[in-house]
Amino acid sequence: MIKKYWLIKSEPEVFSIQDLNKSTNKTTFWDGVRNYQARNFIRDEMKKGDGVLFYHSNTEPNSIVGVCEVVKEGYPDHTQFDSKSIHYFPSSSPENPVWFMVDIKLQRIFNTPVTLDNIKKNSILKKMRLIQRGNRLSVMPVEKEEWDEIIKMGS
DNA sequence: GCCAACGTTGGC
DNA sequence: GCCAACGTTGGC
Repeated sequence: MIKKYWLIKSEPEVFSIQDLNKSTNKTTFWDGVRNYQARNFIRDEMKKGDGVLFYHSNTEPNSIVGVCEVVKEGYPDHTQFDSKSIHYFPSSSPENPVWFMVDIKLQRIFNTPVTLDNIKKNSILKKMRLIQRGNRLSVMPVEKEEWDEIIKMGS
């Protein structure tokens, strides 16, 4: 099984890497993804042991702030069944769930966050989906070369 | 706070 | 099944 690489976005106001660092076992379930393309990655392709870059969006500066690992593979996101949750999705049911999540565990926080600016300036990274025009995916695949480069920049 | 880009919804 | 309207994302 070849290890795959991913990038997930979070607004630090909502859930930051520091929040993850404070979570039990530095692990959390990644709930609230409500986009079908992202759902398919989560449900079908993210595997235990895969690497995950943690990106802070809508902040200053936007940057990749650390590295996580998938510790539990796709399973139904329980918040879709909760009528009190902002992620409630009434047409879904436990028998036939629409939305999925994985569990991720923090591995390390970068000494040097890799800023969006620096990503855009790096020719190795110019094909990253993160910087493609109009990109709004909150979960996306990352190529191995890109992963290696970002780890280098972040350490 | 603005607004471009894009996904989703719903009327027809 | 088309497409206009609408809501959301996310950089700036």
